[in-house]
Amino acid sequence: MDNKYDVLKLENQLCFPLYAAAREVVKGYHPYLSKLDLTYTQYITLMVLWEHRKVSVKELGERLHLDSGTLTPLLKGLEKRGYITRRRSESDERVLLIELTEEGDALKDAAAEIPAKVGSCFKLTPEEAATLYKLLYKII
Amino acid sequence: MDNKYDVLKLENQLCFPLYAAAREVVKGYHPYLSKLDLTYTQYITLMVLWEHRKVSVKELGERLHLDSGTLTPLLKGLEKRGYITRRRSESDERVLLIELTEEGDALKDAAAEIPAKVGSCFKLTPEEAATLYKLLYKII
DNA sequence: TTAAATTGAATTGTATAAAATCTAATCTTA
DNA sequence: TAAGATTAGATTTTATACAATTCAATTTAA
Repeated sequence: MDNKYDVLKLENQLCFPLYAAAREVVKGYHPYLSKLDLTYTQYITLMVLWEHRKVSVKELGERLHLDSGTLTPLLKGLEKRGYITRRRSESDERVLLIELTEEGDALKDAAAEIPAKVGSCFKLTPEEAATLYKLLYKII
Repeated sequence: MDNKYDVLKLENQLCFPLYAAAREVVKGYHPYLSKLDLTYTQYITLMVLWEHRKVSVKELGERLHLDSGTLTPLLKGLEKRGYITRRRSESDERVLLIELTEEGDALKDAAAEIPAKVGSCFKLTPEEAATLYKLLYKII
């Protein structure tokens, strides 16, 4: 009973569950992130900075797979709130360096609580999570 | 060498590769969809309609995991382009029924070519794809 | 060495997403 | 049956995403 339109059924597509699952998980972060008044994208941006403290917009974009169209306004917002500073590199004026402030670093403690809380909502075994992780990185 | 901030590293998170992979795959559709002047969200909306022909906004939202805030403007756009009609149900005026037009249905042939083209960009074996599929639906 | 190419961000324009609120229609039930 | 609750969409607001373009700084090459 196959026909050439079967590939057009959502249930036969890998792209759709990927797209839907990603949004569900981001949504899962919302209640916890909103207490810190952070969005998911702001949160993962800060994750890079909590680990590296000072990075260029380009490096941030590479790590997050986001471009300047997304990052520029987001970073301006984080600067306005005092969590980061934005300053041009002295050795190359094209490069904008993003650096975490004390205030930005201070968010780390509250943020460190979140992954465990969200993770417990998704009932994957550690083995399943590891498998999923590997397959996703294969796509990226 | 573990510390309590290790959970805040992108590489230790499942949410991030999920989020990034989803966007990569959607981006993989872009070159093919833009030839049909469709976005990814419009495409999956049409996928539901190609299979079911006539559904309410509510059912569309449940199948796609999207709400009226996303669907309302999207559907108005598809209506304007003549691919669907929007009409209130006669038995319940709250319900808006979306129905595929001939023009909308005609897109199906070109669209049916796309999944194979995109799929070949992602080098997962059929077994890996099946595993990924199952894990993603577990999250959804 | 300077014109051309490249690079890193910013900007512009369009299309999502999702929370929150609103409105009209329908249902429930005291 | 009429008030209150619920439901289905629409609207509003805010924040992404990303393609495409622009601009200034830097690098490359003829």
